[in-house]
Amino acid sequence: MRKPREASASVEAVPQKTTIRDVARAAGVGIGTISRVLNSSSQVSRETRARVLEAIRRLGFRPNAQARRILKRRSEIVCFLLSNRDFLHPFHARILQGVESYASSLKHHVLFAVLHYSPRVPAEKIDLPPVLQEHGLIDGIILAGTIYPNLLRRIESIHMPFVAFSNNVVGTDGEQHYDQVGFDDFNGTLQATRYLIEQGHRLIGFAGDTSYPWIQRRFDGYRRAIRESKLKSISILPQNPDGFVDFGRKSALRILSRQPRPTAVVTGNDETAYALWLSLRRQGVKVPEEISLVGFDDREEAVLMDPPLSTVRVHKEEIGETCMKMLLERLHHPQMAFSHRILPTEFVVRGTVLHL
Amino acid sequence: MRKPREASASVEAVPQKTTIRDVARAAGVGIGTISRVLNSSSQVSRETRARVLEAIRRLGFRPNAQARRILKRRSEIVCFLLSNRDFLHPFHARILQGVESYASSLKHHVLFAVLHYSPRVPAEKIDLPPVLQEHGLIDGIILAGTIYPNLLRRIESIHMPFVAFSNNVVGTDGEQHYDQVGFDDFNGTLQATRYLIEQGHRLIGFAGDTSYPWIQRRFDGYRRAIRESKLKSISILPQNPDGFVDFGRKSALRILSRQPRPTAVVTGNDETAYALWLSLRRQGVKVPEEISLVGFDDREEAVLMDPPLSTVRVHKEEIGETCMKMLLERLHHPQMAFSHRILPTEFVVRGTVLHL
DNA sequence: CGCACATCTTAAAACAGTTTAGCTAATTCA
DNA sequence: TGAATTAGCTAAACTGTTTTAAGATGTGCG
Repeated sequence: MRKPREASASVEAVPQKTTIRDVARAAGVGIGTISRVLNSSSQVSRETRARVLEAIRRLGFRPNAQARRILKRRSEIVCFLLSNRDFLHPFHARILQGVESYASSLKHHVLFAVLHYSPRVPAEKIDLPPVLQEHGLIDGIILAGTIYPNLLRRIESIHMPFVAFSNNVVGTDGEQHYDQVGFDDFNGTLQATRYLIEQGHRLIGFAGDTSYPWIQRRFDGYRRAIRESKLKSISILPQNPDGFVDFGRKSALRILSRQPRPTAVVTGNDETAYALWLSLRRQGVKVPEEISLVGFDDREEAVLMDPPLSTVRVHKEEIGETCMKMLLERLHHPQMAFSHRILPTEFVVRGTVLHL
Repeated sequence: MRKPREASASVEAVPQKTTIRDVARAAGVGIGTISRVLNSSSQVSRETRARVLEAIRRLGFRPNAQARRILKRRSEIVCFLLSNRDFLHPFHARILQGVESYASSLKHHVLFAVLHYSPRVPAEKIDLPPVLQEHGLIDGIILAGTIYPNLLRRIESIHMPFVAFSNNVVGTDGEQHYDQVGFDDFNGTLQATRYLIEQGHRLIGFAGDTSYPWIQRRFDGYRRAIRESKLKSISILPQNPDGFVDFGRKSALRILSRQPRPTAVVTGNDETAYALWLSLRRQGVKVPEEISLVGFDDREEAVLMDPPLSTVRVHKEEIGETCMKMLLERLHHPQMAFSHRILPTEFVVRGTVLHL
């Protein structure tokens, strides 16, 4: 009855795997019983189960995941979509890791996909990667990278549950039509700046490109701390920087030319702090003896600096885990109200802050 | 006839998607015709095809990927397995990117999975991630991270096509029972060292932990270049380093205490070069004025150094692409002989080498 | 003994597609 | 004109699983 599959198999050589029917025949039971042994452990007698398990072992049977997923109507695969990043930065890499780690602990899988799009193109023109075009392959999406409103609308249009890493969302103010996970930019610099003030600093500058909304929020945190203590804020926002090394150079010059000179600088992120550190050293200005420095993000570079950088640590794996957790909640409770979870940051004291 | 699916749908709210049968009904044709329109474009008349496409568009039909895959016996998903890495380094992140980029250009998908295992545990005891346990979910594996013989045997035992990133394979000598892609450690340092010699250096040291086979190969390349020019090799291999910062500190001391002092140092990788650079600066030794330095890998840190590091560039994305390409070849030609593709490296001249 | 009931088990339907055998109608050719 | 071929399509079989309805078997109780 069975048609010889050799014809196609000899070319493609897809190894003919044992199916549930082979196992059923070998164990002398119906196919439904095999399925029940594999899944719900109820409704199968002790000795039948033993016989079935033995047959499974002997034939080396592994159920076909795809077939199972059709019925389940759930693939237990989620997509980690990295948008508009030249490459997978360590920052996002660690978020991905958090996603993977939580997902795999719950027997879920993570598909990695990349998307490049222009913020100015209309939503419907955004060409999503094939994974998202398909139907039935993935259950939901975790959105990381820079997220503009048009991408959000595009993703919404395919009616697939998703969670966005919120810190790099740009240009949508306060709308809340989707799930988000992020960390606390504002309180991060607030704490960092307060720490500087506690250490006796009174002239504290902020260097960062506030055209990015997340840097703007960090700037706001800095200003809050400054205002709390009735100090004067000193913002260093160089014009048209050409990459962050250039930004560091220009910032350094502006800081040094200032009278009176600040004793400490809060930076928008670790990259800026690093660039500043290099430039200051070049000018013969010692960190932290002459100028204290704090960063934000706690990237790998932070501990590589000399002295290692005091910075605001972001728990990147935890962000990934929370994204995954939230996506699963959404999948199980589609009607649930949208939420925005903001995870706390942590100020890490290392070597770049001097106690005055 | 059809059972009301509301019962379960109201709870899980899986959106009821249109199936191929709905489209067939709407277009007034058989379901096989829809399938034929979607796949092989033959055997369908012009006007029928138009009617079907119109119905597909109107109903917003997207074929279920899982169902299709059962029949195709190919999922077009590959797994990128990162083994024994604390986190996804930028190095491997870029390989992953290369894999993703090539895969998605061919409408394939990439699953990201992580594995931690002990090199000493017997192969059959290695607990593979769930993706690899399942059958039918992925077509093949790209193995990255540190690969010991037991992992190789374990992967072979599940009879799934795979390609290994070979540079971090440890402890298997010359066996060739699987596909590999790597880059050329030996020629990388060979070129770098030759370059130093061309620039007039005659006392050139090598600093690196040769207990790693890949660093050993780089050391061999260095020695070849040294021997070619009848120079004397100077190896700096500090004992029991505690992390690479410590390695850098110890190496710096050993270099400086040496009489006569080397004018240039070839390092095992960029991390070591960075650590050395920091330590030398601390000792007041100027790079490259007093000592020239070359690295290996061309990590992000390389351009962050001051002056930026001259190093051996590894084309990480290309490695990823080649892995993916090779895996696809393997999938289409299972009987093909195993091969080991070694990609060339490129010496990048930046600022840390002085012309004598 | 017969009935109700619980416990296993099986056959069949379902899932959402692909593939093939076979049918109809149109076309080609002697 | 009639037979052979071809194009275009449909219905049915198939993929490998889960789920359900129904059947078989065994047990407790009046």
